[in-house]
Amino acid sequence: MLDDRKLAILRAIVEDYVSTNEPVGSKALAERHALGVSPATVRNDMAVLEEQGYITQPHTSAGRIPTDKGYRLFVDKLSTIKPLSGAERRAIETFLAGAYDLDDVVSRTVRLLAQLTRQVAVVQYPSLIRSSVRHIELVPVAAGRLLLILITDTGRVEQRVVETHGELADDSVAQLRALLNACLDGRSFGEVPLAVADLPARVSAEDRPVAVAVLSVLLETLVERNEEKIVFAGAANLALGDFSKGLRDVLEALEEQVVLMRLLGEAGDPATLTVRIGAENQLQGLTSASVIAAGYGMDGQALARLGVLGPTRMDYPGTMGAVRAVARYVGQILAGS
Amino acid sequence: MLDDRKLAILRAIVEDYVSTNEPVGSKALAERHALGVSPATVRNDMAVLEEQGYITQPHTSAGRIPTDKGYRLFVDKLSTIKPLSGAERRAIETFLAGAYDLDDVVSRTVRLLAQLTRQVAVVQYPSLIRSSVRHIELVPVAAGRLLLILITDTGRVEQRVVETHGELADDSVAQLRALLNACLDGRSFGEVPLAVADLPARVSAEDRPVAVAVLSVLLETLVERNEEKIVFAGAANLALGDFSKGLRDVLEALEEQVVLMRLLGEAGDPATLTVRIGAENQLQGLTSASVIAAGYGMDGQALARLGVLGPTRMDYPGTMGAVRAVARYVGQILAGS
DNA sequence: CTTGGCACTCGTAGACTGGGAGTGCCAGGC
DNA sequence: GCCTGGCACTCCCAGTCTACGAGTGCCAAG
Repeated sequence: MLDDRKLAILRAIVEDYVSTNEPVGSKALAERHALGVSPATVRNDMAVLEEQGYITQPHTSAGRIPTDKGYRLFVDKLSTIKPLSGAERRAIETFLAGAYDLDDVVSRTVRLLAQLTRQVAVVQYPSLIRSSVRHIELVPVAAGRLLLILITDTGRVEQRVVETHGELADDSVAQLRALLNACLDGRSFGEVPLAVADLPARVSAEDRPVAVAVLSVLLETLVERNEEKIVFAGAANLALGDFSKGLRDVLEALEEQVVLMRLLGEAGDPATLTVRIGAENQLQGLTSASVIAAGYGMDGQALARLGVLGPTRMDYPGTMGAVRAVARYVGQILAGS
Repeated sequence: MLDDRKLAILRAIVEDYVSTNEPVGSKALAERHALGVSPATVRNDMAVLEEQGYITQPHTSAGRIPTDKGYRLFVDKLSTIKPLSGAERRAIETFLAGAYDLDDVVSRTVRLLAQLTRQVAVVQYPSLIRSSVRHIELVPVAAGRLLLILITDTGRVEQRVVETHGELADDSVAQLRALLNACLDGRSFGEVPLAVADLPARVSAEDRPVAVAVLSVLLETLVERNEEKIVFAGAANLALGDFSKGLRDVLEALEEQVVLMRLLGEAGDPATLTVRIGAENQLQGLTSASVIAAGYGMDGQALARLGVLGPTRMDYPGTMGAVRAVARYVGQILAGS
């Protein structure tokens, strides 16, 4: 359908347009790239590419720019992910290695990714449901109130207040804590509901209401906090790019957790990159934005996702390289801590 | 120096300019506001106001707009903080009351404030140094590693990893935990360094290195985490306002914790509002932005600050009312939890 | 001190223009 | 059959010009 030269021309159009931000014409194309054919030939090929929907012209008698479909073909067939330079790798490594807790890892990651790609970076906190329990702590904080603290193997700490409706002896708390940890230590969160099913039966009758209250809060947390925490950085980079008009829409999308979740997409194999171009991410107002996302995790299993959002007119090979590299390093850091 | 009529004219100029976003001329002013004098008289007064630096004209033969100095006079002398409507109060109350932990309180607050004022809202997490210890937890997480968890009376939870360089018996950990809590429970963080000074001497010689390591991490946390955590929301509101050009600068400033800290200013009496107008906040690139901030806290003592950032051309009375109200409610919520 | 009148300034919007980049098409050459 | 040079055409863009109108400053009179 499209011979090699037409593909080469499409690639050249994408590359030139990305770097110059101006519609590219047949003459400039034939000159800058050693295509070995005349501008007239290029024009003929361009006409075909346009007819097939890969490129378009903003106005009659202007150069051509890629369509979403054109970028898609470019990403799928015409480009290869560009590995980072050694210096960049080392920078990532040292920057991330300095982090001292999960919050810090995430906030460093998102800033790093934004700086590396000069786009908006988005990072999702490691999912609760796919982590496992490292420790559970119960702390009495006031009459009738316990603080339930969950620590996961990824270092994430969740806290919830439990109303116990009544005073509670210290050793009851200690007993309950011991029981909980015995049941749950090392369990993945997916197994938690089953693992605690018989727990109320194992405490004394008088402590049972408290145990039930604690468990219900615990299970609630697993569900509610599945609306995962997501952070972003680098919004300033939007002001440079092509979002002169749609900027408001983009900023609004960034502040909606739910929208961000959908942008990053479903977790999949951590090794694969997801690229969504323009209208492919089914979101009103983000039709001129692309999202490049990847899962990250430990032991080859994805915990959560991270990625960047930028204009469709974006350096795909370079950005994909950066996202992939950062995702890998974050996985390593998490596994090592 | 400025008689009542001139002040009334300045007030009218500020109000009209804020609502229309267009330089206001003498004729429109005399008509819209019942000043009882002719446009010519208004012109004379405007000439005086301009000479004194309260207003200026963007171009010769355009209307006048307020200068920073003009806004300052308006805020200090010509306006009163506008209380929120009953409906708004109730909305704040119910929205904040649904929060179930500190993170949630802060994130709800910042979104609420952004929506209420239609500006960018900024909220600082309750300061560690001004809180007190509610509980300290030590959890062994791996060979040679302890997780130190700090819970404050404001519900903030801090976590740090301690390298113990060596295996550790469970009862050593328990002993250390008990000692720490005995020393520190209820203490304000300011008192912590003194309170733990003699602690190493009170553990057995073999556990002493671990105790020292834990303490050094604890003290480090107090210092480091004084670079407080700050969040913002409502960046999309910038895209509507006057920041067509300086938007990049503003977005960059918002992503710098340090800059945000400086914008919110020093904590003071929680009851007072700080208003910084244009160049008054000594920051490059934020010369057309104003910041309205207030402390919030419990028991009349400020824990941290919150505020909004918007264009100098802002509805000061309304925004000040919203900031003050939100600050009060947050204080109440924190005190009640 | 206020007011109406008046000349002046200057930014803005609209119309017009020439130049240039780029295209599509066509006829001729390998 | 595909490539190429030539050519007419389209249309954006930047610049110039003009008319207009809002707003001012000043002045002389009330």
